Amino acid sequence: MRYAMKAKKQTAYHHGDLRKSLISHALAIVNEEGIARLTLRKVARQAGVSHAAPAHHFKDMQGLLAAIAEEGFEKMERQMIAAVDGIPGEKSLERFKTLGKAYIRFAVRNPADLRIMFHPRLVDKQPYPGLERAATSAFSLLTAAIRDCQEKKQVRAGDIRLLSLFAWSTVHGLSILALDNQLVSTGLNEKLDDYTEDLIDLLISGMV
Amino acid sequence: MRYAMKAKKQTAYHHGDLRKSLISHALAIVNEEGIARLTLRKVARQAGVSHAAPAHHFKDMQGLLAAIAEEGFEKMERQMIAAVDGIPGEKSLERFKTLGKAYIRFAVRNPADLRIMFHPRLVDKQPYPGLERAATSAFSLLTAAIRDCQEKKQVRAGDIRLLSLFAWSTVHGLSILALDNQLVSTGLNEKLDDYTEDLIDLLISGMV
DNA sequence: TCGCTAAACTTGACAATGTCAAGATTATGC
DNA sequence: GCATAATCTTGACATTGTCAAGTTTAGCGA
Repeated sequence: MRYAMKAKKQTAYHHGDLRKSLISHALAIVNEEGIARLTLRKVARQAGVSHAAPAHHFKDMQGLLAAIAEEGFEKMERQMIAAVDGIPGEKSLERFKTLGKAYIRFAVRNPADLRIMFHPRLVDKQPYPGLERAATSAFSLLTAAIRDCQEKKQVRAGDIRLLSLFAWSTVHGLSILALDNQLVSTGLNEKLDDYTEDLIDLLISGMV
Repeated sequence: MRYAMKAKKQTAYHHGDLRKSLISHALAIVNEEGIARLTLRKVARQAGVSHAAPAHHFKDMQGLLAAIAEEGFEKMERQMIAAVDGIPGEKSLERFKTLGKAYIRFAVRNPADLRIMFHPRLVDKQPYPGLERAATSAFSLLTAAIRDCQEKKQVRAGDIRLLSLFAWSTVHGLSILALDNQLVSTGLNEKLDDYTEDLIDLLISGMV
């Protein structure tokens, strides 16, 4: 039985692009059932392969998470870069603001990715150099933007790490809270976009 | 064999205060091995009871987490209240600042508690009214402090929910990042206290 | 085209886990 | 003191992550 739906040809044995398939099924499970119900065997089942198949692509459960997280950080970085694409270089503050909004937008629109990117089991990224690089690279966007604002005197001088920490904490905190539906009770979830905008303005007015 | 180390008397069968013992062993496990390695059976083993004993006090794994989280929020609230205890009521801004610092201090000093308080499996607090109340109560401290600052014109007017969200996000974000050791690479962990202080100042300068 | 090696996947097994049901033991109120 | 409920144990079951060993296929050089 042969068919060519996927990139490569499939057979009973060779899935075609199992790696990609496993990742997307894992994300779907996290989206639909929550990360607590994410299971290696369930991912394999949904991808239509045996329970031990994932081990060949990602060794571990942790390996699967690391791979998904790495792609998550890359996706996030791409979207942040795309968001500031059309903004001229001299509008540093505008660029920074847009980066922050893009971060939050990515978090809210890709909850499964964010859950995995900040999964407790991936706190130590040392065993996964690719993941470490991807995470550092994405976050350095914020830092670079702030430094740029500083150089153009659009943001107060001072320890760049402190300012980065401040921006990062605020943006990440809102993301996490929104994801956890910790905002549902306050009725903020519907107006999240407006609040994001206003929040970043507050953030900036603290940094100016 | 009888001994009276705990509050109530112990026998081979009746532990004395198993509930409290299970909670503290669970926290110890999370502190030492991480939340991923927290297991109902392991908690039972360390408390010296059978694997099914916890079920009688907390039905579920989720029930255990909910109980720990509830006590965590209560502890946090108590510490926040204690922190502002000596500060006169007219120093609203000082009180707010102290609350924020107390939040972060609690998070950093009680990582296991915070991990459980914001565990993915406890996002939906509806099945645990006590937990829901404890969480709401703790967070309303921040909101009330901000409202107080507003009334005394020490913080800009505007939607109280936006300002609360801002403060909450910042404080919570820093806590999470510190917990995840996401700060290790930036070398900020040692100077966390100083940075906390400066961060809250930034936060306030955004709200004034 | 053949054949061989490595990659991709399966099968089977094991210990560990969460949870349930049923039973044993002890505390407590009447 | 005695019944009853609370507390804890024992045993069992399905499910999970992870190995080890085997089977199928792809790719590549001759």
